[in-house]
Amino acid sequence: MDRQTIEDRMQTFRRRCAEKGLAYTHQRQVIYRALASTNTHPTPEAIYDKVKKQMPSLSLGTIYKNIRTFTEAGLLQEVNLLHESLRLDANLESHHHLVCVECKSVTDLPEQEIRPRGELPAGFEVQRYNVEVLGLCSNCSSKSKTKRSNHG
Amino acid sequence: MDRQTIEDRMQTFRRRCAEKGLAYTHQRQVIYRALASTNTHPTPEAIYDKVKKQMPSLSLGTIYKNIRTFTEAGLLQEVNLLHESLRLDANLESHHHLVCVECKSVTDLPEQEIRPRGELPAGFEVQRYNVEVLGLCSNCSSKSKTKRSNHG
DNA sequence: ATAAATGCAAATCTTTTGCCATCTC
DNA sequence: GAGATGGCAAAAGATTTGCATTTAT
Repeated sequence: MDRQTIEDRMQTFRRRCAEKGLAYTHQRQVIYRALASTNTHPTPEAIYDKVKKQMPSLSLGTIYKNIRTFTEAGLLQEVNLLHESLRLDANLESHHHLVCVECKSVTDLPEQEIRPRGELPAGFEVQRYNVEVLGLCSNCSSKSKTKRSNHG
Repeated sequence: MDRQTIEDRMQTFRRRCAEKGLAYTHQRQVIYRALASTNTHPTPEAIYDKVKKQMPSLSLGTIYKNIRTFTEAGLLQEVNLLHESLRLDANLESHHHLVCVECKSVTDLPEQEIRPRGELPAGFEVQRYNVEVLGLCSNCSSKSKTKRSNHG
């Protein structure tokens, strides 16, 4: 995945749009490119800010409409970071997230065989796992150790 | 946990409020009781609907304020079910969720040693794991099998 | 008595919708 | 050219905030 260039990803995107009967519009290209070229899991608003520079006429409504379209078509994934607004991810490979509860940074965790041992209820058909590992990144961790020693 | 009665949980809640310096108000009791007596992970709105029957003067704003207070004090957990609004959980034991992508039902998964093998970035201090197992419950699974055979 | 919590309503933020103009195929 | 898509603005929904009043400790 990391070895793929953006252009490779755009090609894939184009092909998958065709497969799904979705028009390959200029707006969609710009939106998708913005998503595919970052791993920061931007909000719709953040995508908007980024994309508006290249295409000032593009509207936030269009972002939302396409996020929904892409997600439903399986071209995009939503990531949920407890309590925040919609965050998006063009990386469809199975992977998880390391979330710093302090600075809200999100780091991808390549899939590492995370699965429940033990029994799932009979008949449940697993599609995917969504895992967030919450905690403090090394940066915030050192800061909060200082704080904690004040509290006792 | 399941063997605890609601009254046990209210006792615990009361004690923990005291520990945190939170007043044990009538409203808080009613809100917490509503949460502690279900495992359906209600939205703030759903809690409001339930609670208003017992205390019609209670406002949605108070629900939100207290959800936040409780969550920050560690008396409540937020659950994120991709894309939906805030869902809450009075069950603080480490556990995960089985989410049906079709009917949106949520089932608690008692903790089953779910943890990433492999390496986490150095210095990351893990606080907890948030795991959602997404898929089809047995009920929806059988329905969608029929559907899928139409598609090919 | 004092500080915290509530109710209410307004404000803010996020997301969806409707409709006409425009673009892709 | 037909149907899908985009822009814009309004609507709907979710959450937060401010402030005067009430309550818990």
